[in-house]
Amino acid sequence: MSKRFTDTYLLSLMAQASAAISAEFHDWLASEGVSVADWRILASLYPDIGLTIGELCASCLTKQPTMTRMVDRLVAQELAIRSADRTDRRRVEVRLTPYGQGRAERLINEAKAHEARLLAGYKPEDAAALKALLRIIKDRAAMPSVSAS
Amino acid sequence: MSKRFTDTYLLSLMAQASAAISAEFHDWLASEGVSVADWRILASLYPDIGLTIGELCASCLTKQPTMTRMVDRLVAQELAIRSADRTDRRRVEVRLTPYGQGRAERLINEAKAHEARLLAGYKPEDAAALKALLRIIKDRAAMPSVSAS
DNA sequence: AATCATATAATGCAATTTCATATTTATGAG
DNA sequence: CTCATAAATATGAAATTGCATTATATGATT
Repeated sequence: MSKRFTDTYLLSLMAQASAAISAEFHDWLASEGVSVADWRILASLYPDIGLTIGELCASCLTKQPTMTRMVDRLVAQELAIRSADRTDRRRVEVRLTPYGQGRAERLINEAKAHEARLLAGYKPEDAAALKALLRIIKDRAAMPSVSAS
Repeated sequence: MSKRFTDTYLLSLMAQASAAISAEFHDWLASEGVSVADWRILASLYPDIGLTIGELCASCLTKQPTMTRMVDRLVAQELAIRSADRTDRRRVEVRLTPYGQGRAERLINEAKAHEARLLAGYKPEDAAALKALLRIIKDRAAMPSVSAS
């Protein structure tokens, strides 16, 4: 029985697993009129974190010109503000406005509730182990040792 | 020490881990002039699998109108062909041309070599366990039990 | 200090993606 | 058999994305 390549290829499996586990919440976001892109920025800046365009790119998985424009849109909606970094004026620091914080908080609460439902029925240490594994992959972009039960 | 939300949120960690582990290969694809979107279709159809537009959407993680147009482009490049399904003429079956197969084969060989490098140093059973875990997440869109070492 | 190399973000523009909807074919109820 | 509904794909129009480049700031070297 020959499996298809994409059913055994690590990168495909990661991307598909990520999409599958996110689909439900992303649908909920859409029903609220919030794009995944905007959600990622709001979540990255909550509660009151200042990040540069470059840092937001890494956190939200988009290219720099895209991020500049996404921030433009958030600023236009008064959800975020830009301010110049004093020590390095090439950098732009992005922060949430109070209005943006409120918006982000609602979404984050829903995200936490959704995650709790996803993880319900699994032992806390199993969930923690999976997160630790994902953090290792994300930080090293390489493979750790695992065992699944 | 309070971690940021996106450093502990399962969906963020999955997406970031997926992006991180794929980055190197995606860069290589770009250097070859191949988009990730095209790569996913070619890999899904290789070696000679006929898939409908809808099946390709699921496999390649894009919306249906996008897939219709991506297939348009592959067909224009003579990498793939469309043919109507005889039993259900609403459906369109997409297949690689021989030329497309050759192109796909080269990319898949590189993908396999890259995956082997990623997994080098890890026990085969660990890699298999991770893949099994990802398959479960992707198929159930829910969480299995895990332990990491 | 002047110059060159590098880092960071913004912008013009072309390509891609997607939403909303249309089109075509299939299926089921009466 | 006909009509209503659903399913699969295509298409028009608008929004988003990203490449290539530019603008500006910093740092290093002489």
